[in-house]
Formats: sequence, C-alpha cells, structure tokens
Amino acid sequence: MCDLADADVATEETALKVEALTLIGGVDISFIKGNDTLACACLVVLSYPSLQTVYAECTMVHISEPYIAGFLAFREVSHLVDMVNVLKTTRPDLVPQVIMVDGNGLLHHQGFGLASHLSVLISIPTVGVGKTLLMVDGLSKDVITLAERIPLGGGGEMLELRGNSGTLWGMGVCMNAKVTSPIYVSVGSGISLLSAVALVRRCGQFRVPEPVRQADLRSRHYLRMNGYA
DNA sequence: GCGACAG
DNA sequence: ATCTTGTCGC
Repeated sequence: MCDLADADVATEETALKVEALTLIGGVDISFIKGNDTLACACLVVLSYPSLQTVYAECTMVHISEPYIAGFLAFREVSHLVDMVNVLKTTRPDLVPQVIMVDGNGLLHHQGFGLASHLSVLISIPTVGVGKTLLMVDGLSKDVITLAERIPLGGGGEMLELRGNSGTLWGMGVCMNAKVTSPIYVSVGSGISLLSAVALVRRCGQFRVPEPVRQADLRSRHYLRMNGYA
C-alpha cells in the first residue's frame, strides 16, 4: 500500500517525478465589473514543496472573445501562452515543470478544455482546477453526493466524477476535512489524474490550491492597485 | 422545446 | 468573471 499523497507526479515514461518537481506554476485572469474587454492576466511560479512565490507577473490584456461555456480556451489561452513565453525567455531558470490552470482540462464537452489547450501550446504539463462543476456526459450536482468518495490523508477526500458513459472525467477534491465544497481537478496533459490530485492536495490548506490562488489574488490586487476596481 | 452552461 | 456584510472559527 502506498499513500496517494506520496505517488509520483505521473505514470507515463516521461514521468514527472516528485523528487524532480521544484517549481509549480499557476495562471488566472481577473476581470473588471463593467468592462468586458480589459482584464488582468497573471502567471506565478511557486517553489515546491515550500510553496513560496518566486515569480509573479501581471499584465493587462485585451479580451476579444466572448465567454461561452465550453469555449473558454478561445477567450483566454492566447494571453496565458504569451505570459509563459515571456517567462521562458526572461527567466528560463524559473520555468515550472507543471502549471495549474483556473479552468478544466479533460473535464470538458470535447475532453479538451483550457488547461489542455495551454499545455499543448507551451509544451508543459498542466492540471485543470475548476471551482464549479461543468456538466458533461450526464454529470450533475447530485453526482457529487452520489459519487464514490475516497478518503485522503489529512482529512480530505476525492470524489469520482464519472459520467453516464462511465468515463472518469476528473475528481472532486476537498483539500481537508474543514473544506466542504470541492474543487474539480482534471488532467490537462502530461500528467495522470491521480498524480494531479496528489499534487493539488500538497498545495496548501485553502479550497483552491496555492498556485491558482496566488494568481487569482495577485491579478485582482493588480487591478485595484491600478485603479480599476 | 427546456434546462445546463469552466471563467 | 464580478457585485457584497456580517459572521463564525482557528
């Protein structure tokens, strides 16, 4: 028996071993209440496992595509790709081995959400982290209550997100016993679901894993600091 | 037709 | 996504 929390970060040959994991990235885009075309994109890099922010960049971006559930990638990826490319040329020493995205990966109508798009475009593994459940393949709110719940060390648990077809789209994850509402973890690419869940659970005690949380906090802080909110 | 709908 | 006050708990 092995504790899930100690599992490798991937099961493929190109396995990203935990021992090799030193940097985790996080991305998020925050919007302004009355503005639909101006937003702040943020990319952060945290040391692992200490979770200290070693890089944080915020940039105002022009949003040209509307928000349509299922098409989030068309609205946000280009800006996220830009930020990663800046990091690659500016601080190649801080390019993370994996990036957590505020959006789904496999948990998507076409099995290819924002996290999947980003991963492919930047050639870096990603983990999709959704805060609300995207109903796909028969998934619904009650699936959360009927789902098979697997207890995790630390008091948390993960809930299988299985659709009518039997497909395992992702996992509902509660960071610890105190967190009631789960986040929805799904594979972007370059990492297995169980490894993604194990990794997410090692990213703090808040409902949202630290990399995504930091990107969220910083992008919002940036907007306020520059007189938008 | 109706409901659901990541951020 | 964003708008909001107080409130409960470590």
